[in-house]
Amino acid sequence: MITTHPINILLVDDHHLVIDGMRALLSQEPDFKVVGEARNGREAVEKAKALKPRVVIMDISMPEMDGIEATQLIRRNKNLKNTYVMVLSMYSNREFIDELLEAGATGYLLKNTGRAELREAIHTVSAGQRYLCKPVQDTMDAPFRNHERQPGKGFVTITKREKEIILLIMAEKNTHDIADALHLSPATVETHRKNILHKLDMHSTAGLVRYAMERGWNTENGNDTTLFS
Amino acid sequence: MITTHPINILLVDDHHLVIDGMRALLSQEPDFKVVGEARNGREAVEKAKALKPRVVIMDISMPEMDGIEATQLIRRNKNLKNTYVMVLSMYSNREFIDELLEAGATGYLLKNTGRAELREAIHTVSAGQRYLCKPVQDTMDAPFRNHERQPGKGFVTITKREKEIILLIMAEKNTHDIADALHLSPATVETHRKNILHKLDMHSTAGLVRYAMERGWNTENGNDTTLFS
DNA sequence: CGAAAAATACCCTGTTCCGGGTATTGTACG
DNA sequence: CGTACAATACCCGGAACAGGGTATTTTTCG
Repeated sequence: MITTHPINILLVDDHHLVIDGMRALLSQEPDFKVVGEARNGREAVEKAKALKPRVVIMDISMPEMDGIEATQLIRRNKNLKNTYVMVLSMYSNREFIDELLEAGATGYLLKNTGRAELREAIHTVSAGQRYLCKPVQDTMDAPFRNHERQPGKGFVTITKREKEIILLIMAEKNTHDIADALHLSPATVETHRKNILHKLDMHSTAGLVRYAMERGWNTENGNDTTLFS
Repeated sequence: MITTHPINILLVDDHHLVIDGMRALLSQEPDFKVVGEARNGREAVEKAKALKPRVVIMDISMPEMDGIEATQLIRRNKNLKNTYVMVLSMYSNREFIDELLEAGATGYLLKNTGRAELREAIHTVSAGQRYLCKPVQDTMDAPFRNHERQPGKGFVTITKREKEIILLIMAEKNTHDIADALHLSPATVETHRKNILHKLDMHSTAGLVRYAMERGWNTENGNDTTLFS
């Protein structure tokens, strides 16, 4: 498959070494050209607008703005009709895949696919055609896991406050300590907890932490908020 | 710094694309030579014994056996006196760093360091000298976070049963359901839970899930056990 | 401006978890 | 063959969480 011009690619990942590695890897292929890189979702959206790459290879877990939101923003932008997003993720959970595809991702690869498949996937996606790697395909084919998705429920938005609280839960704080840290009433924190659980359709703190970790939310990420009072 | 022979490197990571990327990256440097790769801890130890590389670049979160245990086994092996381990991690928690250094790691890099630093780090480590990247160094320098480590406590071993239980907790199961799934009394499960919390010096399920996720433990990893009865 | 969403706060009830214990069995290892 | 540890199981009490409301005040945004 020979295209007259190489496919322009924007790499998005918060790990510098991963970007360098992918760059080195892709530079060995004559029909791909890495035109830019971004280290978080916000940067990804900016670079996409500026560079108009054909394919964005997008990690999910990132600080500032995660790959899901960035994918949405890029795909909803009407100046980027010919920009396609290929997700590069560690996880093949059903909900994750659904979320990303709803956000407009065209391809979904796991990080442990080989370089041959990567090449094929980029070509497919650059033509606007869906490419899912096998394990992801398998997950999609499976009847359905938990309970059917409420139609249109696609987007749960976790607010800033809610995220703060999740971060503190991850740090093993209990409701009382969280209330202290944020200068709130414990009752309020409990309300938030319940709202979060309900939004995400989860039933324990374990689920919350998992949700957050999968998205790379990290206590160390001092991006937002006044965590230490 | 010119060595007569290139430094032999073994790459260990469960993500195929990361290995391919690192391989491509390192192949651009004349003084490094990637002599092998491994996708989990067990394989890493075997390959290390067989290939006797000078440096093992080791990811932490892996199925089968994590990077911590693999690092231990490699460094305790007296036939591998000249093999040094450089950890490549996403996390810079104090406990994590401590654990790895105790296990015998010579270097500790975060995944978002640049290629220049990677080069320098490999050279340093190949000479048997400690190399920690700046954020890691900073963490080490910080007075101390939680509470001092009990001396000699270095190694907490989570047993097979305990790991099963953690995996089920991550799946949002409560004590009762876990007991059912494993055909145990709820009392037993609670005992295990408490033992785990105590071993890891944690105080909530949030901590457990975080611990497990950082090590890449995943419900999908069907490596061990009869999760579905 | 006015509606919608976010953030705040409280009520009540039942379940689950956490932190102390103790104790028995089996298995591994020097 | 005894000690160490894993795995099993139980007791108790208090703390924390989950699920179900309702309600007021800010913010945000069309």
